[in-house]
Amino acid sequence: MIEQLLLDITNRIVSRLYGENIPVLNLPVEKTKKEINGDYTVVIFSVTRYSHKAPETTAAEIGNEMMKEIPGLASFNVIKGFLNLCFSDNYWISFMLKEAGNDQYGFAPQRQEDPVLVEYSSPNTNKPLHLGHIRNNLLGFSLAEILKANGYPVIRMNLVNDRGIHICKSMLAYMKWGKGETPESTGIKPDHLIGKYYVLFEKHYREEVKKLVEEGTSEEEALRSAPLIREAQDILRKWEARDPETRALWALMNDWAYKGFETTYTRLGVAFDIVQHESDTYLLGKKVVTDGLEQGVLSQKDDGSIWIDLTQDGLDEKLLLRGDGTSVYMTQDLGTAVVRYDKFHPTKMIYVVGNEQNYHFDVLRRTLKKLGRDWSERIYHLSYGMVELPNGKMKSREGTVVDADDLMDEMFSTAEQTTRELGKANELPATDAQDLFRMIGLGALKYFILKVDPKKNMLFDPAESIDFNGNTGPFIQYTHARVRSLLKRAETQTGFSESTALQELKDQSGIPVLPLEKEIIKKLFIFPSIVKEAGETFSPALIANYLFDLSKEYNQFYQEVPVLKEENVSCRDMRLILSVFTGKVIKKGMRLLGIDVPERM
RNA sequence: GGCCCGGUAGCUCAGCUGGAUAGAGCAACAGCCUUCUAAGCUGUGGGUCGGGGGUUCGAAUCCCCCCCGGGUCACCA
Repeated sequence: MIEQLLLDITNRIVSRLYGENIPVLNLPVEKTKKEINGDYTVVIFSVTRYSHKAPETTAAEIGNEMMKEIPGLASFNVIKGFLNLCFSDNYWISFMLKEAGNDQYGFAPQRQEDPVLVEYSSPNTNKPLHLGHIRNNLLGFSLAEILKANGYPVIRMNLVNDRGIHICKSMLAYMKWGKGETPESTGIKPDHLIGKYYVLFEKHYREEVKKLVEEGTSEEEALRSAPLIREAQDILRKWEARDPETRALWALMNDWAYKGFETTYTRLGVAFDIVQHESDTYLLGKKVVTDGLEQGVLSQKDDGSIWIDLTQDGLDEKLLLRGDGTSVYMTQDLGTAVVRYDKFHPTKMIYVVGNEQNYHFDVLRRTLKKLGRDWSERIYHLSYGMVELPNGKMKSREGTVVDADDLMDEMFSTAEQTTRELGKANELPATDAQDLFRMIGLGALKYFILKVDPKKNMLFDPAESIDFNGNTGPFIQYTHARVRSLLKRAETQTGFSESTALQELKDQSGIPVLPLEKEIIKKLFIFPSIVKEAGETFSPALIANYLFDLSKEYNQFYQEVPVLKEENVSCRDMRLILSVFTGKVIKKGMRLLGIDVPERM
């Protein structure tokens, strides 16, 4: 972008001034600090090595040459080795007039190439979604939006973990204590009903273990031999043997889970293009492993189990297939990766999974590579930290979780309460008001989570509910509502229209620009590079923090600079176009986070 | 113990491909609504950037050692 352009020009000038054989320098080109006069700064300290002159002299010499070459450059100043460049007001205004009407601004054109796969959510069906899942879903959904904005074709995948010992635990508890109750008979949300039995299982199981330990059994042995866990394992065996009764209950309870998840996903506003079930994919991968054995990459032990040796890579030996030929976690992940690759030839396979699985994905990548799949480096594990509660981590077994549905309910009602206290819902029809509360509540929740760098653990304190002031989603939503309200007023009061104003302003020159306005235009100017960087680093947080900066800048302007009361028509229209542009970028940027913005609030 | 990730204001977080006096928000305090939405704006206070070495004209940022927190090292997923 412009930084690169300035760097290229600087390099040209340096070799012209100080010698043709100077290597291409990678000088820092950055936005000028706020307190200092200028738009961009080139740091030329390292040029002194070639110029053999003081930093000030060198910078001034380069600056003089730049003035001749760069049309929009109005002036420059030098502080030590910092060459500060000031572009003309006209430079910034013409940029704004060019892009304000461009609905694709900031987004890259669609690439004609193979897709990027983004897998996220991937819930277990034995319990409802909690706050940790929310972080996962929001990250995955937002990442997919950001990649699309960068022009990539994206396929969003959800691999539901619908089989295994965990669901058998819920099934067993239901058989023992369920008395045939159903979501319909109890009025409980279906996935929550399943969760109730999971917790019930864990409760009785813990009691059994405790009793066994008191009777002198070792803890390890007790955990393994308690009657309930044995029974659950028995159910798993029956499931594997396709016992009709077991399968029927399994199907029934899983359907409950899907129904419940569907509701939660819809409320949260996330979606998928492909939903896979582990019961369909868990047998994949055996062939990949046995083929690897034939190739001599893997080794087999006496009991028939197959392993990969990663000690050369600084890791351990890892089991890939059990002696009895059954799959482990790694087997099926190898399988699904290979199947996905063969089917889609993705340019990237992104897995949104918590950081407790860093090791697993490290092994997965290295194993695939050793098996000759050179596309293994296309796998990227978007590893995110856990959401911690003030008194430690969330544990579904112990009931110390923040349930996803409960949290959303709470956010909605807090949004409603706050809005009513401010007296802002009074003129709205009831249904619109409900939509608004949802929009604000979700906006607060999503922004709260997405503004934090994914790889960091984050703290959530349920006692202090999520804020609506300051660096928050509602603050940005509010800014958008302000813009929209201002523009509506402009239309009715002055007959303002975006397209005619743009036309008329283009024919003028010398419209004055306040520093405050220039700051906003400069912020708008970097939106495309923020979108690009967010796509390259898989980081919604970059978008979130950018939108906050932009909104803050705009609010400052809004508070201090009159728009509709401005008598100079060109000046007024310029400010309105600035508002139009800001509103559009906020809306588009928030969409990348999966957050909607209201017309009023 | 090995490996991975964190440690920046009382709290939650930016900044980390080296650059100018380290930034926001919350909380605290003091102001601003007869004027485009006060979920806003302005100002004040608050920091040995975990500690110690090193590289450099210049280090929160890069390298080494140490301390603290989390994760992981299952024939669970």
